[in-house]
Amino acid sequence: MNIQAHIDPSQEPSATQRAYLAIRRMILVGELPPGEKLKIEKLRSILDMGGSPIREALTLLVSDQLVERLDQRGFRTAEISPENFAEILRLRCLLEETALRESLRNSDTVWEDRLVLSHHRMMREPRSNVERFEELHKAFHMNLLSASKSPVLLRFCNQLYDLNIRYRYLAGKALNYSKRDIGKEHTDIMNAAVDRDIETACRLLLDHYRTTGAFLEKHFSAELTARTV
Amino acid sequence: MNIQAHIDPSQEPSATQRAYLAIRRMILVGELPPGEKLKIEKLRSILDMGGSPIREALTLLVSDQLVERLDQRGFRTAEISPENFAEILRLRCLLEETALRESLRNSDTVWEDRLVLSHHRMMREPRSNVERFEELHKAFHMNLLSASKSPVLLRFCNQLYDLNIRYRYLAGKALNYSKRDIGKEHTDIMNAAVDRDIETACRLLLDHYRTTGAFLEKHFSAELTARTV
DNA sequence: TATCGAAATAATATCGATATTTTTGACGGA
DNA sequence: TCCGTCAAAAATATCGATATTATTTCGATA
Repeated sequence: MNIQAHIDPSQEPSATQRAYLAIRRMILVGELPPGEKLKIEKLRSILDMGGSPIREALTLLVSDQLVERLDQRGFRTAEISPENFAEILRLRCLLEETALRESLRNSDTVWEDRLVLSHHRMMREPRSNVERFEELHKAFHMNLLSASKSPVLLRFCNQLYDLNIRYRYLAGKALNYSKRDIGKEHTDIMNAAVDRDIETACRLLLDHYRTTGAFLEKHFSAELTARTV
Repeated sequence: MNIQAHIDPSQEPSATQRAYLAIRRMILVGELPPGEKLKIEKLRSILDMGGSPIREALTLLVSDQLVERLDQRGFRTAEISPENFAEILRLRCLLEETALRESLRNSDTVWEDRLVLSHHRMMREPRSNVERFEELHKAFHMNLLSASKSPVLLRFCNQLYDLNIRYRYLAGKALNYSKRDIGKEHTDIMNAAVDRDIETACRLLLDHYRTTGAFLEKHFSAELTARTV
């Protein structure tokens, strides 16, 4: 989410902004599958606007690594691969741990309030409302890091989070997380964070990511072998 | 450098490509100072093209964090600050070390040849040709990492490198690096890399960055206090 | 039947014009 | 003098049309 958030929410967002959010959503949830050619004309008719804001939105998405730009040959959604997924997981662990440590060192009560609140909201949201839940889930995780005073780092974490969420959507409901209690995992992470127990918080967070990652990886490789047959 | 490189170099680059490279260069070398408003009309007349490729190039530069986009209020070059500089240095150390370790683990003779060659070219280039030297200097450092199989990580390193180079240009010739022998530092790093001595290579690389960082930081804070008076 | 190349088609990239929005600056009231 | 307001000016954002470039189709040739 590179785009500057609106200060004044009453104001109508620009066409570019609308296009950016709409296309981004479509890619994340898988409505636009990986590797798909993104034709300006088609997007124009879907989003009902001129070509300029579409192109600009796509260019913004290039920075999020959700879209690839081929000079003179238009745009396509980023490809996926097990290697890419594994790299994202690795990088997330590296960067989020760094950010979490820094965040906890700088943490104050404002941060704590924000964290507790976002946790509460996430827990209350029914998992059935997938997109809404994912939004709150992301907010919770980003709030963990939010007391870090490293904007560039946070931007990377944010970006990696979105890249990862895409894989989660693509795996779809096939994933039922068997015996895990995701709610408890989150609560434990939050408690460790609120206690400012840096080591425990980091350990729990990374476990959380790695366990989910292992699930997804398994699912993903099954998918791929099924597909290539 | 997000933009897809041309496969066929005989081909004329698109206007967007030209604009991207031109504006990027102007920002990096400081011709467009930090915080400067980037007026489409002005850039249009400088680069002699329509508004669309300019806007698209600026949007691409947003992803490089060299340009900020303010919805409905145009573009401006990214601000600089001591905090930003320090963060870039920290992140570079973290990410480049990770990338270097991976690169050395995966290294082969192709990588080694590329590295040696880029080192040679850099050493031969007179420091007086600043822009050309910086290009070769970047190539050398990126080649150190280039055997890493983590494209996202490499992209981050590349981006951070450019953000850092900008500070070097801004500090300008004021910097004469006193008693350091930069050439030797590079050669030592290369030798450790060629020896696949991961620990030494990492240590030397980070020292190299941190020493330069300390120089710049000193220069930079002097600049700022002078300016704010 | 496979391959090459040229024409036809489709898509992208770019321009110039226009609609919106933000910024500026002058004016008058407190 | 200090604000707030409103119109004028400037700049951005967007559109529709066109030029450019890539892709496909289709036949001719080997």
